[in-house]
Amino acid sequence: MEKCDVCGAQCLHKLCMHKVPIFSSLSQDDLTHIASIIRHKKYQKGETLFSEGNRPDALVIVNEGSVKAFKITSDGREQILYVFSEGDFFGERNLFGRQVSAYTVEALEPVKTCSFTKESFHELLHAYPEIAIKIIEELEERISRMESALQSMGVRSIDNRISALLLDFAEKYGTSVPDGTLIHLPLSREGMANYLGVARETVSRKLGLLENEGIIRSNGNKSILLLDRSMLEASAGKSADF
Amino acid sequence: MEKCDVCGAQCLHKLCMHKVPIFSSLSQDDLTHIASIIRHKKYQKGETLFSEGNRPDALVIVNEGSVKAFKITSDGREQILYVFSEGDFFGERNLFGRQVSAYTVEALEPVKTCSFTKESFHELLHAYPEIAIKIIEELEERISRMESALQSMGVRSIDNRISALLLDFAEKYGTSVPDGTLIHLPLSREGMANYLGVARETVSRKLGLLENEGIIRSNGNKSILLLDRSMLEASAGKSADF
DNA sequence: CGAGCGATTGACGTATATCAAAGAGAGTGG
DNA sequence: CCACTCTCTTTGATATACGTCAATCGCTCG
Repeated sequence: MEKCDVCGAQCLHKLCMHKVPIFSSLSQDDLTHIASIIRHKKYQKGETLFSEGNRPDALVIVNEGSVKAFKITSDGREQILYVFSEGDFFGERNLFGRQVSAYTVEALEPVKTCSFTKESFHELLHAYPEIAIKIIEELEERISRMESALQSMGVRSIDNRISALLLDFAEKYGTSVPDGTLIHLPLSREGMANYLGVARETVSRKLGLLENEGIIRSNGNKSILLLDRSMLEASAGKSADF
Repeated sequence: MEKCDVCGAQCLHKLCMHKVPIFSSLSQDDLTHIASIIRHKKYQKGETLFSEGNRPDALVIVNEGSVKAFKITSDGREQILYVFSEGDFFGERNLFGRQVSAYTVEALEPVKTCSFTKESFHELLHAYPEIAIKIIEELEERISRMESALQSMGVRSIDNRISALLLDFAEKYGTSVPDGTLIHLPLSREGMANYLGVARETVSRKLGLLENEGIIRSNGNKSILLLDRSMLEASAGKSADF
């Protein structure tokens, strides 16, 4: 993590705010004020940030690392709904309504978060009403992604969905290297399976196929090298789902 | 549709507002003012309200009837994302961002709508900022439902999903009768199939099974009598998805 | 009453889940 | 530094649920 060269240690408080679009309309002074009411937390891999059915009263911003949000289905499987990483926020559900959390959130690696309490967030909204619009836009964005995901789930072919997932990961977690794009996978094979709603073994087999076709190269369990993006896009179905 | 007994024909303008929670915090005077900027439209069954990729600039409230919102998947199927009926609204996506519509909306039966133009809605937001919070709550609600739907899609068993869909319909479109709950189906078998992302024939077969088990009684193509709700809930998986 | 469209039923093939066993990494302790 | 173990992944064999194709049925509406 890079150090801010203007404000030193205190700057950590502002970093997370700079990462979320919600606050993009505010001035530096406003941000400084907001920074003072932020709480910080660290979690280790596997730790639970909060559980389905709990009533957490905070908006949480991921500052470093990544987390998964999942529900347990009636047949006992884990259905992953989101992978949140740097700059994403969650828990907003609980800031307005009386609702309890709809999912469990667990750290996929060491994670640092910034959070607002419900109260301080309400103050914030009162002081800066334009934030509400930003939140609506962000929620719209999220709904849009979910609609695409739902559409993808409706598509029968598992191939499409795996390819679409890889493209999605490539965008979020990929770095350009000479041979193509190196994707640092936030999820294990099992995690990907739980995200896609398929069996672990199926993910292995499909990735194996893609590797045989020369589209990807598996690189241990933690990363994948994407060699031929256009082939993958074709395999994901020409229209950009996910 | 029942006539309002206080204000006569003019009242139609307010009816739709009374149906949506967005405006629940406003006074009668405010509502009267708002009513003056509402536009009304009628559509016949099968008519398209707007198409995927269009750039409609209105918030639309369904006042009577129901509509489906769907995308066409890369393999040419129609994936239904929502069924909106009396009191639901859509098109809000386009009011803030520069986004185009993510889906096509089509009338499932004769439909009457109320709509705001983008401009008048912005005025409204400016005049009544509390509406923004209501919208956020409504979006949260919608996200919550989509998360459940995503979870259901992830569940392998089609039985679960069909049962969950019937329960959902029972709640929205059901009326109590001596033998149980009579569900007026908004969608045809094919529509249900496109909603669930399965084949038409599979829906038929599964409904046939449920009928053999005495859980439902099919009543033509337009309605279903739900005889044993608890059995259906069991079949949907005990936790309330959908 | 007849025509037409949607729904049902049946036969069949295939994709994916499941079960089972073997293989590869990553971390631990000798 | 190497062997051991634990966990995650891969691979294989088998079963099954669902999709597809095709034929028949039965409403609904003219």
